[in-house]
Formats: sequence, structure tokens, C-alpha cells
Amino acid sequence: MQIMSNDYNPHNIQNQTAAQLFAKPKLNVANKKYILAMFPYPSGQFHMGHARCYTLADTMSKYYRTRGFNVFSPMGWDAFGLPAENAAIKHNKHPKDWTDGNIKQMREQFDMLGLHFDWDHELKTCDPEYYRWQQWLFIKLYEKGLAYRKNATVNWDPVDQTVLANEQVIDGKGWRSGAPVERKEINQWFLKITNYADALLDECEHLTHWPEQVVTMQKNWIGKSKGVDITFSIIGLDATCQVYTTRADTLLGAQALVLAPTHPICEAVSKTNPKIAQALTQLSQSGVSEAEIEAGEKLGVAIGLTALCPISKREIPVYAGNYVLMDYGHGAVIMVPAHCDRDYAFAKRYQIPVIPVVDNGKEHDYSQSAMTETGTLINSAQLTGLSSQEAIEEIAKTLAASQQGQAKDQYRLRDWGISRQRYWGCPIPIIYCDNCGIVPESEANLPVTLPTNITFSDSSKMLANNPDFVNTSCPKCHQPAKRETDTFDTFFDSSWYYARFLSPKESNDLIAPSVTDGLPVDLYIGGIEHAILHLLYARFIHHFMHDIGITPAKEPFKELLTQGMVLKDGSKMSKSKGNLVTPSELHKTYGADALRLFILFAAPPSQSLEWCHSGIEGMHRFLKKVSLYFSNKQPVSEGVTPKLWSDAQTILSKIEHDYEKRQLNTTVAGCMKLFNIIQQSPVRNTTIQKIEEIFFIALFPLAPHTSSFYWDGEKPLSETAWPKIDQEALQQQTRPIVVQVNGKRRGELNLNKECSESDIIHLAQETLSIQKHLEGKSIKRVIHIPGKLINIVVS
RNA sequence: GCCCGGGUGGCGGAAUUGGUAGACGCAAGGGACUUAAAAUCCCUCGAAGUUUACUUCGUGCCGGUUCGAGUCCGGCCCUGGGCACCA
Repeated sequence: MQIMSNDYNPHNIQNQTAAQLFAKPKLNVANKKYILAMFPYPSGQFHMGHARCYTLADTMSKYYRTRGFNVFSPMGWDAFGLPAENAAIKHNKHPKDWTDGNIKQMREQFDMLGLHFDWDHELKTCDPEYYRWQQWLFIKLYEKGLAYRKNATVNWDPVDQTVLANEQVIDGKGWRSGAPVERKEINQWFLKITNYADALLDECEHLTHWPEQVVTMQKNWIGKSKGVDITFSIIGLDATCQVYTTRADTLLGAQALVLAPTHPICEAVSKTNPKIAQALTQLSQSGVSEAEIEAGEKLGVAIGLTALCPISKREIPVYAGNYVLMDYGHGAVIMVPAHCDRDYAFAKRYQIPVIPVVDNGKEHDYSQSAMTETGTLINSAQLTGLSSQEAIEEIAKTLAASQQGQAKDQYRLRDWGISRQRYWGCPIPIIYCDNCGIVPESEANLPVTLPTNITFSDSSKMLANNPDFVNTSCPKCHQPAKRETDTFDTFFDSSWYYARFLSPKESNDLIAPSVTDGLPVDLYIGGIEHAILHLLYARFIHHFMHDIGITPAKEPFKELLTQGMVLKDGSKMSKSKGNLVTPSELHKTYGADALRLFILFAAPPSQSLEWCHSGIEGMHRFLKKVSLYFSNKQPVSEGVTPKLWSDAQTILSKIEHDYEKRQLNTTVAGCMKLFNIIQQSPVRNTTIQKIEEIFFIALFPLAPHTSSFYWDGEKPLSETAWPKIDQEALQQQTRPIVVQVNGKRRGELNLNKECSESDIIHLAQETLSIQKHLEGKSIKRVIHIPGKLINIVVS
């Protein structure tokens, strides 16, 4: 069948150009550009969020290829995780089979959508050859004293007898059983990220190519604060209780001590007092997420003890509160109703007096709210009259002298709990031996592989119930011993994958020494939802890898591009909300290039993109016009059009600027403008021909198939150099001078650049539209922005 | 509750960062071509005023700084993301 010249067939175009669009990865060479998009969880569903992220990455890769960089742009799979276990239970399918099937499906969609990643370096985190190095890393962390065990609070479903993820707790109830969730403490593995708190904070200053908002979020999350540790003695109990506060200046306004219900003092009381024991159990009914605790009602119970303030020597009651968790800080806080909103609400509920001890110099109605600002101390005995700052220092000094406290830097950041009571994850390479205690698996025995012969009876204990896995021998004394049966948090999997991508098949090292120069990642692209946790964990592990000498740079990601959400009906597209739009349907109708253009054009990359179906039509129409023009193009005639050439140069410089700023929505607009010049020109002369070349190169990263198909240059577009801007033509571009009177636009003047200020005013006075606003008034002031604007201020 | 964003025509957004508000596109309306439709092309398109001109108003709301504010400052409202076991 003959293809009509006005037919635009995107699939035909894609099929004919796809082969040439995969570029070979180039590693460890000068002028490298490591461009990485956050690897996907293989859910099997390639959704718009994926399409957006990977289109951005593929587009930037192609742009940098035309700029002469050696681009490395690998792709792989974040393949462990909860959904595979849920699917296993629901569909009776093994997580491995489910995951592998999904990877295959999603890989096909990558190709279908014309996303040309470097698949030679593909990896998946559930592959033992991948996770053996994670186990190796963990052992290194353990050897350096950065991995340890302690109790931590989890969501416990008392009916299903299982630990729940925060997202599995809905309105305080287990998602399957519907039973009220309880807090439970279990022993777990932690990584001492807090040892790196200062390093991670200090390096924030060097993240100059990260969005400021993300750096701010990271700093706030680490949350370094100066405060004071204070020791209270508990009256009638041979015990003390430590609290930490950043507002020691309010200490004399403290009306109570509030402890976590699982605090040792509470537990001691509950042993002899069943009534309080029951009240404490009540206080532990709710999930552990901060959002739930902070937004929920603050409840407490007096546990019948009093504590002695080491400064005022005053006795205050001791409460247990549902908003204090044992694993944060000391598990105890002072309650100062007058100067803390949360304490104020608590005090109102339990009729605790509100006594102001700080005055900020303004009237404040303490019957309505707390006053949280600093100021001068009042009602504070010997401290009265000091400023908040002086009081904090004085209190720290006094406490230190009597060994009842001290000034201390504190971090909001907590150590990273990495134990998960789940099957589908990387086994923790630890062995418990009756003789030797906790022993890491020997490196020679790595990887500790996840057994595949399991049954899905009870998801929290799948590994524990697998004797072949559990029973082993101690690497030290060779006596029978038992394996750790928890698996790692999947955030660990994604904290170092960017390093492994350099040499995923290397068997002697985590990174082959010959390619370590591939790090850091030059441009990292991913969703804003990862702004804190994933990026902080990855930075931490990278700092550690740097410290043990396996990565050259300190920081893993030089530049970060955080892509906004893809929203539909105002909220995040996700499977659980049932508002998915699949790219494959759109591809079927419009092809890969139209979909790419729409995704890029609809919003700037960093802003959220509200999905709307119309609009992709326009991209399709644009490509159709391009196709029609180039498949019926006229022969080139002699002659030049200087005005069009300088217009094109202005657009080109804007496109270049926008690519560098990652403002890809306006690069699309720029290409459309270039094409409008081409199409609207009455003749196809040599100027137009040159603009066509610029158009193809500029469009290539955005719509690679269509541009490649109609390109007839010597080399493929990916190897064709970016056009050099004709500075002279750019300079010739002139804009009229805007004339304002009293800040309002009253006209514009076309004049050459040499015009002086007085010449311009003269001309303005002669121009009718401007004249009438100047008549009968005297000029008080003139603001002149050369080449742009003149503002004449009149009385 | 705490931390970080966003709010501009009917819609998505632009404005080279304090200097012409609405680029580019979608939708809509009108016209051309066609037996007709689709496709394509051309024109109009923030609001108001007796309307190619001109004037006034207009970037969530209220106030401020400035010759000049979408952009900076203060205070609100609405909305999105994160809050440590979703990834």
C-alpha cells in the first residue's frame, strides 16, 4: 500500500527509527554525564508518573548527547517490597514470579514508549548478585559500630498477629482485620545515621544544584537544635528521669513531667497498680506514625508519682501521655502549658494550671492560648529578669555543676530502623550463636540467599518458619546456630543502587575500581515524594561508602531534579486511589512522540501535572503538521531572510537556556515557534533551510522519532552537534522601548540603541498617545532602563 | 499538628527573576474549502465602558515597600506533598 504523503503514522515512524536511538553507554571517560532516573518498583503498571520521570530523563540524556557529552543512563528495578507479598496472598502467586512477570511487562512498556535507557547495565534488587553487596555493606557498617539492635515501637495487629506498615493502618485499625492497632515494642536492627547527622547537615551547603526546597526539607528533617538535658528525681522511688528540652528557659513553668506509657518508670508503677496498668494500655492504642500522634487527641493519666525539679526544687506530678514515644529522645518531656501549644491543650483537658514564666513584651491572654515566643523571664525565682537565652545558659551551667544535666545538641533525626518482619526482602546476614552471640555471616558465604520454597501462611514469620533457612552453623565456632529472620527495609536497597549500576556484574567489588569515576550521578531525576527519606538514606550510605574508600565523591547526586506529581482530580495518581491513567492507551492512539511532548509541555517538570485528556490532541496535530511539511517540502530557493534568522536565533537561545534550566515545557513551546516560522515563510530559502536544521536538533530530545525520521543530515541527530548561536544576529534583534508615564504603559518607540535619555523624552513628548499624558505637567523624575523601558514620573 | 510547595483567562501554562501580564498550546465562536462530514487553513478570544482607537479594572484575599509588584515584605484563605514500615 502506498503511504499517502499527508498521512502521519507515528508507529511506522517509531518502528523505522527506534534501532538508531539506543546509544551505547559510555563510562569512565572524560566529559561523562551520568543521568539517572529513580528506578521503578515493578508493579507491572507503567503509569503516568513513570512516563513523566523517564521522559524527563531520556530527554535530558538526548540533549546532553547533542551537547557532546558521554552520557550514561542506566535503568533497573527496585524489586523487593510489600506489594509482591500482598499479591502473593491475594493471587496465590510466588512474589518472585509475580515480580519477574511485572519486570518483563514493564520493560516492554519502556521500549514501547521510546525510552532508550542503557539496558546493558540493568539490575534488580531481588537478584542475589545484587543484594550480596548490600549484605557486605551491612557487615561493614556492623564492623564500624554503625549497626546495632534495640527495641522499637511498631504497629501491631492483635488479630492477624502481624506487624503493619503505616499505610496498612486506616483510622487506627488494621486494614485486613479491622482490629484497633496497638503499639508494640520489638527488638530490631538500626543503622546509626545519627553519627552522620552533622556530616549530612554540613554537606547541605554544597548541594548547590539541588532545589532549595529539598535542601531545606533535609535540614529540617535532621533538625539540629541546642537544648538541655535535665535530670528529675522521682520522689518515693529510687529513680531519676531524664528529659530533653530546647526551651529550658520555661523550666520553672513546668507543671508536670509526661512519660511514654512504656517508660521504665511507668512499667514499674504498673506492676504494683493494675488500674494504672490498664490506663497505660489504653494510651498505647493507636498507630505509631507521627502524623497520627500529632494530629490526634493528647491523652494522659497521672501515675501517682511526683518529680523534683532540680532548679526550682518544686515537686510536680508525673503523667504518662499517648503523644510521647519511648524510642524518641529519653521518652519523657516537661509539660509547660503557658508556652507550648500541645501542652496547653493537655493542661486544659486535665485542669492543670497555666503559669506564664516568659514575657515577650506584648499583652497575652493565657485563658485563650499559649505564648510560644521567647522573651524575658518572670515568676522564675533567681532567674527572673534574664532573657530566654541567658536563662538557658544559666540553667545548663547550674545543672552541670550539680551533675543533674547539661547543654546538649540534639537532632530530630533518629537512627534508621532497617528490620522488617517480612519475607520479600534482602536477608539480614547475621547469625545468633549460643556460644559467640551475634555473629555476622562470613564474607565468603555471601550472599545469604532468600529461600524460594516457602508457603504463605503467616507473612510475619515466613522465614522464621523455614527450618532450612533458619538453621545454620556459626561462622566462628561452627556449632549449630540460627539465622536472623528479619529482612532489610527496601530503602536500603535503593540507597546504593546508583553505585552498583556502574558495574552490575562485577563479582569482586561493589564497584569495579576501573569505573568508580562514573560517580557521582550528575543529574538525578525523581519524584518530590522522595525529597526526604530516600535521598537522606542514599546520602548517608554514600557518605559511608566514601569513608571506607569505595566512592571518590562525598555526595552521590550532584544535581537533583524533583519532578512534581501527576495528579488526577486533584490528588496523586495511584493504584490504591483507583485514578490511574495508563500511557499505553495513549501510545496506541497517538504514538510515543505525542505522548512525550504532551507530558513535557503540560507543566514545568518540578510542578505537579494535573492530567487532562485533551491537549495530547494538540501535540499530535503539531507532529502531523511537521510530518506534512517535511514529506512535501519544496526545493530550496536562493536568498536569505535576515529578520527570520535573528528571530530564530532569539528562540534558539531561549530553548538552550530552558534546557539548561530543565524548563522543558518552554523548550517544546520554542520548537513550536521555530516551526511556525518555517511553515509560515512564503519561500523556502537558504535561511529557512538553516532554521529547519536548528529545529530538528532542538526537537530531537523531545520527539526523537519524528525528528530522526525526517532528518537527512550526514550523521544521526544524536551525534549531530548542537547549533552554535549566531551572536551577531541575536544582537540585531531589537525591541521597541516601552514608555511609561507614572508607571503606566502609554506607548512604545522604535529607536536605535544610541538614543540618549533626553532624545527619548523628546520623542515621547512628540508622540500623540504619550503626549496627552504629559501635557500640562512637569517632569519630576525619569527612570530609564536602556534598551527596554523609560518611566517618566510627572506631578 | 509540624516541615516544604502551589494558587495567573473557559483550561494547561508563559513572563530570560522588580520593568509591555497572558508566550506556546487546548477548548470555544466565526469564516474558507467540501454535495456533506472529517481533516486542513484563516480570523476572534481576560473583564467592563456606545468598542480597529481609547479609558478603567485585572495574577487567591487584606495590607505594606517601590517611579514601577504575578515577582519583595507582613497577615489570612484554599490546595498538593512529606512526617521515619507504601515506594
